[in-house]
Amino acid sequence: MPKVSRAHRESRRQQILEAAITCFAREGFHRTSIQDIIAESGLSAGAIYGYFAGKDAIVAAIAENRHAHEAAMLARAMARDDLTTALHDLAHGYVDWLRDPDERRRRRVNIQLWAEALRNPEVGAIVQRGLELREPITRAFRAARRRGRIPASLDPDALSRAMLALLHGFILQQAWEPGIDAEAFLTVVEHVIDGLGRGADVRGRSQARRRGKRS
Amino acid sequence: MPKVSRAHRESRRQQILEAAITCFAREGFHRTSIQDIIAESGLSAGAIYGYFAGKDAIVAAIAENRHAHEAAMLARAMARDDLTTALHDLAHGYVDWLRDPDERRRRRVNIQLWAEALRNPEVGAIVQRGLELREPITRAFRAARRRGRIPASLDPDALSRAMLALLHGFILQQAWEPGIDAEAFLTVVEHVIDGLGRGADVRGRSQARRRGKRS
Amino acid sequence: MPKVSRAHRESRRQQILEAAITCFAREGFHRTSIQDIIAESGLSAGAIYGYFAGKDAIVAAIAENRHAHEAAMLARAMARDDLTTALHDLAHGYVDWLRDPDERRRRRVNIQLWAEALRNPEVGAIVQRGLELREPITRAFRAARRRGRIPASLDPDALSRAMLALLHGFILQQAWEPGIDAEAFLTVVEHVIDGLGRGADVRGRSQARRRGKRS
Amino acid sequence: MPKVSRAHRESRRQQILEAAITCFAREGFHRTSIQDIIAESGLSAGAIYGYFAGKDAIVAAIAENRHAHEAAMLARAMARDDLTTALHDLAHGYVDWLRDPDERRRRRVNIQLWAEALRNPEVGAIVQRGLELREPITRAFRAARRRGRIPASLDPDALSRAMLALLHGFILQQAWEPGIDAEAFLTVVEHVIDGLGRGADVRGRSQARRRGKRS
DNA sequence: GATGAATGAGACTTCATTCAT
DNA sequence: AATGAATGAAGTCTCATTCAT
Repeated sequence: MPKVSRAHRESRRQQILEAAITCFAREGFHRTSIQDIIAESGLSAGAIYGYFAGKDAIVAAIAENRHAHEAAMLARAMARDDLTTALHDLAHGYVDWLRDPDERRRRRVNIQLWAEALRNPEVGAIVQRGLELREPITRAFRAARRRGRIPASLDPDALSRAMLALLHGFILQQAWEPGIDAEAFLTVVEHVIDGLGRGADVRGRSQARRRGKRS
Repeated sequence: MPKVSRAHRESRRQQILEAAITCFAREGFHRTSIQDIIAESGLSAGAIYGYFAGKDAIVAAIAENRHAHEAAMLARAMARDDLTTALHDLAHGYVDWLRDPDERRRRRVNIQLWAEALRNPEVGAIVQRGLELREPITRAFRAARRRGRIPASLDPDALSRAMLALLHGFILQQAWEPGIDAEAFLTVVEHVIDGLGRGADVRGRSQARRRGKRS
Repeated sequence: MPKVSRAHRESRRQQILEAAITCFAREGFHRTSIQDIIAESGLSAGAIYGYFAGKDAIVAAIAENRHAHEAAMLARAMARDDLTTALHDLAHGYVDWLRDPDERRRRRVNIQLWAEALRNPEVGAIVQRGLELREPITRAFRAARRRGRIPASLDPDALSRAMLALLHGFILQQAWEPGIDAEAFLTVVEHVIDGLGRGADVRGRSQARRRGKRS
Repeated sequence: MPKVSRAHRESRRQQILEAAITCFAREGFHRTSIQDIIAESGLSAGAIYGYFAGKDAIVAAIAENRHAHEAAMLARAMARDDLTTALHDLAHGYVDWLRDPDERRRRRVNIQLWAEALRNPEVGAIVQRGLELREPITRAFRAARRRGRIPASLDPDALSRAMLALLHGFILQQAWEPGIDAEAFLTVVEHVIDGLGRGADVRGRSQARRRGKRS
């Protein structure tokens, strides 16, 4: 039925999304008209609508791409056995990402998606799914706490939230001040990660050990 | 009804800004039409334009208010002598703020301002000035490091960035998931704050003192 | 009944009209808002409406002033006994008027009134009355023709039209090119006036010559 | 219905301009809203803006058309070898034009353009270029004066101005009083044209002298 | 499948006028 | 009488989307 191959369709789709990202990074979602995307992509109005139902669908598709990217980054990091190593990997992954000049453009779009998520239910759902990627981290913290490597006073969910908050917060700062020193920030994050276990002995290594023996 | 007092003018201004915040929180800047603000405020189109040059001016005025609010919150915290106490205060201040149901509405607008700052130079400048509020924290970290209370490996600027990132990141999360447990997050943040000095004594109080002498 | 003297009212009226002329000369009728006139006059909106029913009434009042001015200029010229002298006087009057720098501003408004007359019946009526001022000239031409000083082939009405056309046409040119040489134009107009009698011999040179000798 | 021919585009453009002229002749530029032109043209708002950037661009395009028309009329007349014949042709051309009932509508627009030229620089430039069309006439007068057929006291530039002024002035009168007798006016204009050479004997030329003796 | 001209609702903004003070 | 804030209809223009070719 399709006169063009699936590969061709997919490449056209990407062409449109790339053009849209360029426009969105430059002017924001709402200041970008479909005409702008048409001009940037080199396609025609009709062609765009052959691939996407409308502007919102393009925004959703970009959000989806971003989500897939984050999921992959996280999966890579979480493949590590050790929580601390995994968190370091994750932090490094983010900082490498922050350095990529092409990704910088995309991150401007990310921040807009964060705002868009507040109103657009479709984007909201995708951001929500992005937040669920925290789950493996939370589970790892929970395990670490059970093993007494994290103080019992710290909520595993709150811990993974804090990790994500640090990274999101820095993404904002870098978008606002592109020249900032990611390396120095990374050092602080690593210091924070390494310090999370501090005080874990207070409520008892022994207890944790006992728990550990049981399991 | 001409010849109104300055107080009256100011109250009208606030009336418009409040209406705008309500609309922006509900639908976002760009999905909110001036007509929506008119309807919400109970004023007429012409009246709005007597107070603001246009939608962008309203957005900028809101950004300005937000900035003033943050500056006040920071100034309150930074009045403390001790850095750790100040940071705890700051974190508590943010969390109290996060709890205020009326402020919740406003924070949704804040996040939109963060995105808007990327494209609207006027809003960008205001966000920029917000970032400069970090300066007293950075200075406090610098002083603490000099006194050996913070490891020399940690950059004061990066430290204050990390503090801000944690808070900004959490604001995002709370906007996306209004029901999350701010208390548990606060506990983690306090743990992180308390742990920042870790390692400073290992490598030595004495060492720090020596460094101090050298410089 | 009036709390202010009639003289005061009249001076206020003129103040408004002057401000309006300034605005109209600068931006045209339609690009000038009542607010502009308010600002230029230094009065308040309410005050303006105490003197004029609206913008159209201001325009009509200005047209009326212009008409009175032209009528006076014409009456002055037509006081002359001799047609040729009268026409010379009239032409000189116009050219003097063209030289007055303050009148230059007003003439820009005149041209707009010419256009406005096509659509605004009130202004149209005033312009119409301006055209009726041609009547004494037409009568003078008719008399001159009867006396054989103008060829019988020339219609007195058309002659007075031609005189007016020359002057109106030059007003246009001067408005478009403020630097043009009015003197040289006047010379041509005088030459044309003096030549109108050429060929009048058909219906009686002798009679004309006799009269000519007398003058 | 995409991919339309150039001819189709051009016809649409003319359709819009015709509708605009109808509206402008009826109500004037400023009392005509874009909606009026839309209704008159039978197109949609968006379509109009696909052809013209806005109302001013439509006005400018009309001015451009008018200019082309005048240029053509002048070129036709100036093709004549003899100045007097050329001027007669020109006058006849104008008067024929004045008679055309469809052109009558357009002339109302012309007068508005004259006023508009005072404030709208784009229209001003086009009117300016219209005035430059006088140049061939001026040159012809200069040549005639050199040959002694025009008195040396008359400035060629002022002479061509006077010709134009007569015609412009009459256009005004005809717009204000549509019923006036163009024929009678034409007779006067021809009389004036024929009389321009009168008095040329001052600077000599036997031919000129002979004419001079007769009068 | 692709094209891009056309649609028309709706966005922002202005401004003549009113009227409470 | 004077003021000038407020009104709200009306103006200009944009833009997501459709559909004849």
